[in-house]
Amino acid sequence: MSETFPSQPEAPRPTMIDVARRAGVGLGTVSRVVNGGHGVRDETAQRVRAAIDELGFQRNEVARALRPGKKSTSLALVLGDLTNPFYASIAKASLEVAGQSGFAVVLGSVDEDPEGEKRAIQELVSRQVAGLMIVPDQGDHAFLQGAGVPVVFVDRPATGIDADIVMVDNEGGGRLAAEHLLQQGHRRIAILLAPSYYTIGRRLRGFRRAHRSAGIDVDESLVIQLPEGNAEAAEKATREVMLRPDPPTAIFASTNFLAEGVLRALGELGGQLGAEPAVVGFDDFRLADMLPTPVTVVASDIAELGRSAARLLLDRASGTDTRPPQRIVLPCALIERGSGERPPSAADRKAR
Amino acid sequence: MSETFPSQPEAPRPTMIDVARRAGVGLGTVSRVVNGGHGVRDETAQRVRAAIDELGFQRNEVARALRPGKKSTSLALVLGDLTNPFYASIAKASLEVAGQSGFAVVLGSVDEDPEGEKRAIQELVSRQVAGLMIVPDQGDHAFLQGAGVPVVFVDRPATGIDADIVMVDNEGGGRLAAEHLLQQGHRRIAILLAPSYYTIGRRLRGFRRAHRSAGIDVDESLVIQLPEGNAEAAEKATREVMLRPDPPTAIFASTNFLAEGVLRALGELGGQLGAEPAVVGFDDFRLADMLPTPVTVVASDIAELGRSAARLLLDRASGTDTRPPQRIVLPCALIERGSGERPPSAADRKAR
DNA sequence: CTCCTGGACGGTAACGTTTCCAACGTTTTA
DNA sequence: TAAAACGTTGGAAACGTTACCGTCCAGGAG
Repeated sequence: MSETFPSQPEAPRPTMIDVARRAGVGLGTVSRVVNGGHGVRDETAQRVRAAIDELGFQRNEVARALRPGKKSTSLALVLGDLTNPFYASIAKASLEVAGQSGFAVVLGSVDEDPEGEKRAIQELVSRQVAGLMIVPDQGDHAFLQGAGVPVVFVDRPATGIDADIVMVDNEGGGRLAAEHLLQQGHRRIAILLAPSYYTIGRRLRGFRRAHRSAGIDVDESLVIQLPEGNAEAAEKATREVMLRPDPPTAIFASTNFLAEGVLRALGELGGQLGAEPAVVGFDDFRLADMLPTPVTVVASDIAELGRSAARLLLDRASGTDTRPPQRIVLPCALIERGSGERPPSAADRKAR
Repeated sequence: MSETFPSQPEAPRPTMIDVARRAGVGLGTVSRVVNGGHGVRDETAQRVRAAIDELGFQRNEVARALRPGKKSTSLALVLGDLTNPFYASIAKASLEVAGQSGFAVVLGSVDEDPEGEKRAIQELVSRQVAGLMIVPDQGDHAFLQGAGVPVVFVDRPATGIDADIVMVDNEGGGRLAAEHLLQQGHRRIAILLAPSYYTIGRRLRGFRRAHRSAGIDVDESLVIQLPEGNAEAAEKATREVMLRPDPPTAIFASTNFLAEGVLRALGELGGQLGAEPAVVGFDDFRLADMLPTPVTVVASDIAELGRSAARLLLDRASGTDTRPPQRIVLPCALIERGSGERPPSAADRKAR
């Protein structure tokens, strides 16, 4: 009864020395057993293993990582808002791959300034992680050059350092989206661009290329650079462009959040519009198929992005992979959901 | 030119000893400066700081954590599928709070068996984390009792151990949902239950209480226990229950994924139904307001769940908080979106 | 003038592990 | 038979940090 303390028995965890004493062997022998048991007689190993079980010994990973050359068995992942399904997918997938190799993943959150990212990264490095996976912000990453830690960039390259990069074929995706709309006969296609991320630029380039291939000019007044990358900005911009005298007949939202804003605006405008524009988004999102206007998207295997990055980083960290920096590009595919074939009456539903 | 190696200059990171030598002081002095600089003459501290900057010294957190008593400056977070916005919100929020105190967060993924959870937790403990935040699975967590690490459970309590717990008022939420529907005149309300999680049981209890308070019997054939917690299972169950001779007039989906399945099924059934049932979900989700049937939900501040957990754990880890295990319960609120007032024609849209 | 106090600082032990080297016993080789 | 080779084991050093203990010097009290 009186043993139910506020949970502070504070029993010190047993160490290898305790195990060695208990098993009647030397410290080195215990270490050998713990690490696979090569070069130890079977009978001795048995005794050691028994002692480990009895004491409930668990190797102290911190002490292990202190040894020279040995990095910890942790990878770091630095990315933005986990609430964005895109980042969440990357996190989940890389976590899985790392876990299978016995590696943990330390997360660095960076919603803030690029300065915050640098600080977060350095904190992570000071924890002796075995490698870094970074979804980089705009800032310069040259400070990582001599850090002595392998780095893999995810989704977009970083400036100032030549490292592995795993990304999506943004240009191809942008081209696919535009081609799809052009093929459907659209000639005035608006494109909504989130603030100057690398990826967005590539998507725009693909968009332009498709137009050029089709021999159609891009109306520059429909290339809309948003001040922010959230749904609200896209909603506002959509409303504005659709109320122009010559509105577009289709909209390409270069981001999943942007697509959400576009749809919201279209829903609110509702009957005011002569014809409902077609919408194509970049990156699939949950419920995209259930909206009044099922929205066509350009999608890629985001989980594979995370998996590839983790795999590559693990190989770099273990020294297995010594090739020059790799550039892995995953393909995009069009998921048609018949946007543009919107049922005429869904517009009159209550907004909000 | 020939300096562009495969990025393996392998410059060993400077240590406190290097700093001490450079500044012409002793090792202890450097340590004092790094840790706030008390008991060091100003002029000396200046010299040390200069040396730190010149060498680009960064404290090795691993070595620091090795010292007796000192835990690492990392918290562990063990949860399920990050792709679920619920978990993602918790992760994001706890990350923020931890980061503000200079703590990193190590993630443990547990999509697997309860055995996998135990393994993940022990791996994390072996990394000397300062505390554990766990969204527990069903299994017993008694093995954490003597671990000597503070633990905070999130969203649901665990058996076998008396520890802090931060959760949502599930029963109140269930009651709110049922009361709302009863008030709208519904008398046959189906409830879809994900597999036996603690939270689900409480939500059901609230659901029953509301009925009892209103003097209305719960039709037990409408209390539907699903084999799995995903949208597909809910979709199937919804189809079945709605095609019965006496279908419910309202459905309470006890989970966000379940709500998605319900809506999908209703969309597919479309015109086959005499009247569209009202739908209430638990936990808000993105785009919930934009669906053909804007869905009413019972929501709580999930981010606050994560923030509270992180704050509590940090206080426990630092020894600031020595109270007996706390039980923090956050309220739920109803977000009405007028489900049941569905426009009649939205049903004939293309499914898929 | 001497003693004591106290602040500033240097040195060293310790944390728990891995790795290296030496020592031992056994077997193989010359 | 002696030497060499090998497998097994114990012991000690090292990793980078913090905490403790002493030493030193300046200044105040007696």
